[in-house]
Amino acid sequence: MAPKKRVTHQDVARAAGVSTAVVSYVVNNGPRPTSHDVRERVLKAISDLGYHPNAVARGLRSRRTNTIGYIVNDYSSMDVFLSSYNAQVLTGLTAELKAREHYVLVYPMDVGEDVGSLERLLNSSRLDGLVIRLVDETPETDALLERIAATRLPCVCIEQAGAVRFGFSAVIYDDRRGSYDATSYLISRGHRRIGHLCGDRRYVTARARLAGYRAALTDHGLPIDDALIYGNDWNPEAAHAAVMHMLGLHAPPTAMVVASDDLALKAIETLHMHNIRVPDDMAVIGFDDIPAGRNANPPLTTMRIPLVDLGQHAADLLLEMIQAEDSTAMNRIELLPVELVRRGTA
Amino acid sequence: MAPKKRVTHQDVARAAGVSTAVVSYVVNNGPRPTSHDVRERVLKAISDLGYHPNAVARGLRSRRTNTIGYIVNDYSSMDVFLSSYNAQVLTGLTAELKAREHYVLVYPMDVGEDVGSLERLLNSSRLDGLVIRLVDETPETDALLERIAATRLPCVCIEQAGAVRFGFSAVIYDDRRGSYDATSYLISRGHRRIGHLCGDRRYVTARARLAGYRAALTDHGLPIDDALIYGNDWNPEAAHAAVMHMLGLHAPPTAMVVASDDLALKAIETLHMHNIRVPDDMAVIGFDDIPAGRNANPPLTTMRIPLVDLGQHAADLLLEMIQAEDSTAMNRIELLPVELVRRGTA
DNA sequence: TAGTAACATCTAATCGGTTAGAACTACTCC
DNA sequence: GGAGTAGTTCTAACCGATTAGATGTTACTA
Repeated sequence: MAPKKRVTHQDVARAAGVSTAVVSYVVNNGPRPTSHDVRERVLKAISDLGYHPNAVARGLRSRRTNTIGYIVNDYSSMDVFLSSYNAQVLTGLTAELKAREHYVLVYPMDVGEDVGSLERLLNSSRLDGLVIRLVDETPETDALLERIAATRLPCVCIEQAGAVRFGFSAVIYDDRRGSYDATSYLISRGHRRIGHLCGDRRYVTARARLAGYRAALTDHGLPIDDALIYGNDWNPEAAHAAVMHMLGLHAPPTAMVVASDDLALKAIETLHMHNIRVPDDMAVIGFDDIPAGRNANPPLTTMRIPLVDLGQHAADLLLEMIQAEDSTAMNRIELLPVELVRRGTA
Repeated sequence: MAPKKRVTHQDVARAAGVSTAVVSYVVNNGPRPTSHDVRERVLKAISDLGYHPNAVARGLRSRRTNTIGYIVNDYSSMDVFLSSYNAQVLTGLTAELKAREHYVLVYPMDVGEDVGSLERLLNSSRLDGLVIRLVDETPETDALLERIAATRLPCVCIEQAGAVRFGFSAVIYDDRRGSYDATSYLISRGHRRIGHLCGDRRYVTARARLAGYRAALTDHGLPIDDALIYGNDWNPEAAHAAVMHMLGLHAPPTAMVVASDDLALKAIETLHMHNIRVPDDMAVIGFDDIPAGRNANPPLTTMRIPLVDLGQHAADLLLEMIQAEDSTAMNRIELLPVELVRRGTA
C-alpha cells in the first residue's frame, strides 16, 4: 500500500475552489466571515478528502501548541506517579484540559536532578504553560523555580504558595489549617493528650501538618510534648514503629493526628494487634481521604484534600493565564478547603 | 520589562557571520560537516544569545515531534492514573523516553467514550507514535483499534497480543501462565482444594488469570469446583465477601490464588479477623507485587509483574518502529516473564 | 449617480527551522 | 595548466498552517 499522501490545506482549497485563507476561516470559524455556500463547499471538501489540520504547523504560526507541561518531582522519580497525590492531580488536570482540547505532557523528576534536560524542554516552544508540583522547599528548588520563571511560561504551582514571588499562580489547600482543625476537633471531643504521627519532614506538607498540630495545642492552652510527636517517613511501615513508640510512653496519648491516611490505616492495624480499640481507646484522624480509608474497618475519619479539584483548578487558572497576554499580571492564589470527614475513628 | 524577543537561528547566523544552514548543521551535528572554527563561532553565538531551537518549527519540517502519546482507558477515567498498573507503566515509559529526549503526552479515556476527540489528536501530526493500554476486549475496542490503525501511527500495545493483526507491536506478560504457575505451585505444596478470587471479569486480565487457574487444576488432574471461584470486582472490599463465601463452604479451600495483591491483602485481613492463620490454615498467593505486599504481615507471596519494565520495553519498541520508515513491517511481540515471589503467605 | 460602507475573498508574507543543489575554495594528479 | 575531487558554505525551496492588506462585489446613502 502506498504511503497515504497527507491531505493539506491546499488540497482542500483546490477541491473547494477557494483560497487557503478561506479554508482557515472555515476551520477556525473566523477570524473573518465566510458566505454560507462557500462554507458548505469547504466543509464538503474537508470531509471528502479526510482533511485534518496539522497541529504542528498551526502551532508554529500561532504560537499556541495547546499543550501544557506537568512537572513533578519526588525523592525518587519512580514514585512520582505511584503517589496517589500526583495521580489525582493529574486526573483532574487531564479531565479539565481534555474538555478544552488541550493536552498534558508529563515530566517526572528526581529531587536534585540536573535541570539541563528540563530547560531544553521548557525553551523549546513546545508548551503553552506549566503546572508544577515540587515536594520540597530548599534553595535548590528556588533555583529551579528561578530557571522556570526565566522562560516566561505561564505557570501554576500546586501547593507552593511561595511561588507567587516568581510571578506564578498557585492552587493550594491549607495543610496547616487542616491539621489545626483536626487537632482542635480532637480537643473539642475532650482529648488532652494528642499525638502526632509525622510524615517525611523534607516535604513541605509534612512540616505544615506538624505546624498546624502544634499551633492548635498552643492556642487551646495545651502543652507541646515532643514525645508525642513521632515519625519522619511516608512509608506506611513507619506507622508501626510510631505506634509502638506512643504505646510505650509513660503516659500514652488518647488520640492521634496522623499525617496521611496510609500511615493512619497502618497505625490502626497495629493498634488492633495490641487490642487497643479505635476510637474508644485511641482516636485517629488521617489526612488525604484515600479510597481505602472509606472502606476500612472502622471507616477512617480524615481530613479530605480535594486533589482532583486541585488539578482542575490548576488547569483553569493556567488557561486563563495563557489567554491573558501578560501572564505575570494574572497571577493569583486559589485556596481550596480541607474538610473534616467524620467517620468511625474519631 | 519588554517582552524578551525570541532568538532564532537567523540571529545566530547573523551573529556568527554564517548562513542559517550552517547553524543547523552545527546544532544537529550534521548532516554535513562544518569546519572547526566556524563551529566554534556558531556555538559561541548560540551561548551569547541564549538561543534555543524551536521544537515546533523543527517538527513541522522534519515531521518528528519527539512526542509520543500514552492512551489509557478504564471503566472510569478517574481511575486511570490511580491504578498503580498504569502509573507504573507510565513511570517506565517516561524514564526510558526522557533518557532519549522524547516526551509523553497522556490521554486517559473512559471505556466507551466518544472517540472524536481522540481522533483529532491522533490525526493532528502532533505525535510520533503511541503506547496504548485498553482494558477490555470488546468489539468496541476493536473498532477503536481499527481507527487507530487507520492513522498509520506506530503503535505499541500493552497487554493486548491481539493487536498485532492491526500492525501494532505489543509488550505483554503472560497472565494466564502466571496464574497457572501460582496454582501449580500450590498444588506442588500439597494443596488439593484451591480457591480463586477473581477480579472484574470485564478485564482481559481477570479472565486470563481465571483461565490459568483452571488450566493448572485440569492439567494436574484436579476437578474444577465452581464454588471455589468467586469475585467479579477489583475493589479490595470485594475480597471480604469472597472470603466469607469461601469460609462458608461445606469444604473450604486450603489455599487461594487471588487476582491482585490489593484483593489478597484485604482477604488476609479478613482471614485474620476470623482467626484463620495464614499460611497455615489458608495459603494465599497474590498478583502484581505491589509495595504494600512486601511490608505486610506476613509478607505477601505473589506473582510479580514487571510493569515498570513493561513501560520501558514499550518505549524501546516504539522508538524502533519510529526509526523504521515502514513501522508495520516492524511489529513484534515482546513477552516479559511473570515470576513467583515466595514470601510469607504461601 | 457618485461616493462609501460592509462584506467576502484572494494574495502573499510569516512562523523557525531543515536540506537538496549550486557554488566556492584548496588541493591533487596528470 | 586544466580537470577532478573533497571539503565547506551559501541559496532558496519547503514543511502546513494563519492573517494583514489588497481587491472585488454589492448595497446603501445623500
